[in-house]
Amino acid sequence: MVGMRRPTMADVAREVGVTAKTVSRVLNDDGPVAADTRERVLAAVRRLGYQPNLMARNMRVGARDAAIGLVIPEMGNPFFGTVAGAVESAVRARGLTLIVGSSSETADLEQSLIATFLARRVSALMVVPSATGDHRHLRAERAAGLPVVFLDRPAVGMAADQVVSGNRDGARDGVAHLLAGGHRRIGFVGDLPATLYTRRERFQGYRDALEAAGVPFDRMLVESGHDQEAACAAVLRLLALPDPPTALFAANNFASMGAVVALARTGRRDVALVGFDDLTLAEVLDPPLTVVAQDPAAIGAAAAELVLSRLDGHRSKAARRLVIPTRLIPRGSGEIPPPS
Amino acid sequence: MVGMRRPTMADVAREVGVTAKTVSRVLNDDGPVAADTRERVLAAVRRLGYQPNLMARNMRVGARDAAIGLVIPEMGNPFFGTVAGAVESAVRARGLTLIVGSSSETADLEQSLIATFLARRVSALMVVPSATGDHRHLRAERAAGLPVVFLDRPAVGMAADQVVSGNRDGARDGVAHLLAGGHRRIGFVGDLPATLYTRRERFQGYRDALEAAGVPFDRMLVESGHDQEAACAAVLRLLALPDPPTALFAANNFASMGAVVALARTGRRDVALVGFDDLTLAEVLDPPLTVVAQDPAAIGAAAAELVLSRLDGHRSKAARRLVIPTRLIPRGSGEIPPPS
DNA sequence: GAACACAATGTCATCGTTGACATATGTCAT
DNA sequence: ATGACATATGTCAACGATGACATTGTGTTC
Repeated sequence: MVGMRRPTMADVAREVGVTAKTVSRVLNDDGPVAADTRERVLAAVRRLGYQPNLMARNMRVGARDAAIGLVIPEMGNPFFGTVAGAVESAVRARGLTLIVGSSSETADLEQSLIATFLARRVSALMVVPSATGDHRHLRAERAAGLPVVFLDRPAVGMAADQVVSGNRDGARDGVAHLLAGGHRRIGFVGDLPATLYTRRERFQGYRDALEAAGVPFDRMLVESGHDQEAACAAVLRLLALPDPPTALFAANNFASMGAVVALARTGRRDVALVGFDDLTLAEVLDPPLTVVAQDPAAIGAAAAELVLSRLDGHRSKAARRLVIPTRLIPRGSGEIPPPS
Repeated sequence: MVGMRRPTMADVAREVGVTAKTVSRVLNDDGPVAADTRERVLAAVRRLGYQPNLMARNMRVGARDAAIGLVIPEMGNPFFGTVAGAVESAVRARGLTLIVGSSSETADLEQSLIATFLARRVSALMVVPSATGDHRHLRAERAAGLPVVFLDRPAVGMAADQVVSGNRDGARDGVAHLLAGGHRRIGFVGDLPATLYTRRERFQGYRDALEAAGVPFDRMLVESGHDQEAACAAVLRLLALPDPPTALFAANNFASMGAVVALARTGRRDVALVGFDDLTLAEVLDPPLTVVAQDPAAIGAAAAELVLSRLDGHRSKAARRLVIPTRLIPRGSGEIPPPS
């Protein structure tokens, strides 16, 4: 019983008294088949519980696996999970299967995942590049016609289709919201390293907003941390300044959480806060957290679109770049006025 | 340039002046090869940028794809995302690739995903069964030696290895925590339909705790909702009862959120609350949310273990069942005393 | 009624790799 | 010198499917 061989097309064919090719024709609706034969083949397929072997099929047909490979940093992160989910449903609608791997933000793992995907001859490659990776090695693949798309961050060392959030505009909007509320001293809490693409972009957006409002930039108001605790400490440092900020812009998820914790611990309900990236419980917080929300599902869907269009024959050598806009969601924390 | 053929073993062999078989031997460390030949082969491999075709290899070698298929309800849900991440790293350590699909909790999608995976001849199948699905059709696969493991919920219609959370014990612990704090009227907020496995188990745990404490069960204290809003409304109904609960047990994630919202809206800071399943921001809430935390990473890892042991030849026909314990994390909301 | 179109099926090679077995050369003990 | 044996490589078929082309039979056309 264990390891019983699966029926193949040949088995079905023998059962019916035809050749494998005829079975293939029935199952693929390819070429003419007598109605009667078709019936008998289908009956035999059911009787034997035959299932076509996609591995063999893919190998013969395209020399390409009907799968696309996706590399994300973390599966447990709902942002990337949602991206992956959107990609999956988009490609599944086209009969493609999604193969996912997580890189844990390390260049090595990312590299080895990509190698595995290439070895499997995936039809396309979608990558959220790790901060430290180099993607030069993918140039040849792309040149050879493999669709390559980068998500959320641009790749280092090569041009390719990419989909990113409107980080700079989003950050500008968030900070502008605080400025519109009357704030003039707005702290920036970002992640580390400061060279991270998203961090750089959001920081630029912060400066854009200040400049547009004619508010001078003060480097004392910029702090960083690489996790929630560090972000919390960073906020505490800002609040302890001689001329402290009256509002905060948290440039990412855990910076937001760190800021919320810091404000809660110090009991400061007079400091406005806008966070970049939405949180499940944002509206349940006290005060409810105003955020600049990204749209991970749209990012995934757009990236899948780029891939599919390439698979459909879009051949322009130029890299296309899509920017998915963010959306400001005022909930309360960003609408706290500055002390008069 | 576009669609340029990839080099095959034969290409490498020609380059070196040997046969494909020799190249195969070098790359698989299989059989004796002269040191000199090996060098030249490896050099040619690098020169041509040759990468073995895993599709062809898998097909020849095992008639099994070196991949395992995983079906989860939602990728964007961090619980399942974390499960998937744990599975992935466990199987990758064994040279296997993870193929994921999300069923959106619908039996149809789940079915079609499983069919795709089977057609790809995955080496094993891991499924978080959708509530409405029937898995009888997998019996034959399991009988034929395909490792099948169910996660988070047992399957309907067939016995197979499975890994679930300690739902009943966890719920009992959570409710016992409230009872230990002196509460006697404890509301239960669950999901719908009430036939859902996890809901049933947690409800049992709730009753277990009441019984152990000698507190009579009151069906008036049981409410349900199928999303956060509904759960919020359910809690409001409970609080409006003539003899209202002094504490609440929220049997899942969105029930917890609904309860938090309800308590916030009504300004009731005197009602204790314990939620099942942890939330990212739980500790930032006011009061910080006491939860019964599950361990999705452990669930994924354990399930992967079961699969790998089967692949290693574990052949017992009996279904193995692992229960991953939960952990009570007191943070404040569960420690509010009943009004005296 | 010869020529032809089309339907229904079969034959064979092939995708890229590896298992089973064969061959050629050299080494060593008898 | 002669097996016996190990080393280094080659040959061929096979995994399961399909593409290109061949072969039959049947009805249509002028």
